[in-house]
Amino acid sequence: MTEFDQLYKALNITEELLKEEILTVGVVQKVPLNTFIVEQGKYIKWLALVISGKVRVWQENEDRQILLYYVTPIQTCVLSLSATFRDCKSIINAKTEEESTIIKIPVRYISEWSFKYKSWNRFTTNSFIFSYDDLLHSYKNLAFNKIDKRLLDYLNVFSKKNNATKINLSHSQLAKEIGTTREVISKILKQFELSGIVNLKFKQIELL
Amino acid sequence: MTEFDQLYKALNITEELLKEEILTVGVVQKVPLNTFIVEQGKYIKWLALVISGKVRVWQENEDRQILLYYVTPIQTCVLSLSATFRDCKSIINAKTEEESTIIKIPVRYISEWSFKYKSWNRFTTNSFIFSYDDLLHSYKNLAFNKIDKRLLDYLNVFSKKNNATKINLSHSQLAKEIGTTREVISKILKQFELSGIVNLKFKQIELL
DNA sequence: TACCATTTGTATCAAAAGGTACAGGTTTTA
DNA sequence: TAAAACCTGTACCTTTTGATACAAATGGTA
Repeated sequence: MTEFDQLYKALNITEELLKEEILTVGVVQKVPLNTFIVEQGKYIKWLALVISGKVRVWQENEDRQILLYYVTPIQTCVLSLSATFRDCKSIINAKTEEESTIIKIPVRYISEWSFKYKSWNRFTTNSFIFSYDDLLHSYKNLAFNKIDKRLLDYLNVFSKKNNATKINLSHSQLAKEIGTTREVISKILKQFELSGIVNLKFKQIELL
Repeated sequence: MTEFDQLYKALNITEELLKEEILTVGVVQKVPLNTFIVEQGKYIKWLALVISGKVRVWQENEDRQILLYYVTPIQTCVLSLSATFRDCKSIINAKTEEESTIIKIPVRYISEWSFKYKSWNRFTTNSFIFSYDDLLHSYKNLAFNKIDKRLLDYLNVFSKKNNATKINLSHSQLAKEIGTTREVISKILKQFELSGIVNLKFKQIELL
């Protein structure tokens, strides 16, 4: 099954014409670990659809950074998508966190197709809707929950996604994801260990 | 100029067929102050487009509530819009904060039109994009800024929107908007006054 | 005017979170 | 193997924010 077929299947694309168009203008690309796919401030020429791997999307201010979301198979980065409907200038950074395979589509087709093909319209609309939900969830989480609860949530979600109870992340990596400092994470993890919620080893947190 | 004409103009609707459809199925309604337009958990049967007035949109958890956004002329509530593409169950509350005029459209047309008419497609897409931007802005604001900065931002934005330097809001109203307690607002406003940023009177804050 | 509800000003205390500093552990790399 | 780089644990202190309590001011109204 080619990458294109995977894409058609995941997005429920049935129109033969759209399949042909994608096949004609789309480019499959293998991207190594830790490679920028999109950079803040630069113009976007391609919309990337992640077929395999994992891409981290974040924004940088003067001194701090904020994690926005991860793009996993088979999705696209909604902020790039939204840029293709406007000026195509990126307000985010996106970098692979695993070796990834993407299909790149030149931006000029994105909005055109969304009126021409029903399944593409559904894809873009759904991207907006689900991403909005996702961001809203993060927003409420930040507004209502203290850091310890947010950390525990993060660990649980991570564990579920990777289907493993052992989480191989350092305290400072976690601090970056949650948006706090390393010391706070260390402190809270120690509390968790004393409460019997986790088991701590070097660069590993085991959920009990 | 009828409410419908205002809508066509604001949304750049040029298709005569769409105009006719809107005229046929749309209902103009005057809504008094403090009236619920949408309620959390209930099904949405109409999508409301605000022609005049102001609608507050928020979400309620067990004990707390969180302000999401205001809908002002001529916009629609993006979370209702997104619901019309799905199960039509509302996850938010929306209530008029001024006497408002709305045009209601039965939900079944919303997604249908977005593929049938270019201008309607542009309207829905733009609603998603701008609302996402808006939420992202709130998210970053919450993540990066302390309450004093957030309060000052709120006052400045409010002043600009209403084109007035005098803001007639009580401290507890402000606390609700920012998501903190009345005492904190009082304290910070007092500091602002001592720094010569504002002038405080009963139920009035004057920006200097 | 006298009363009442609402609003505002503060003081005090507690909790949450961040900042700094340092000791010691582990892994990688030269 | 030695050094460098990174990771973890912890102590102490400060700032920010929230909670509670109470006094005083304001505006509306009977």
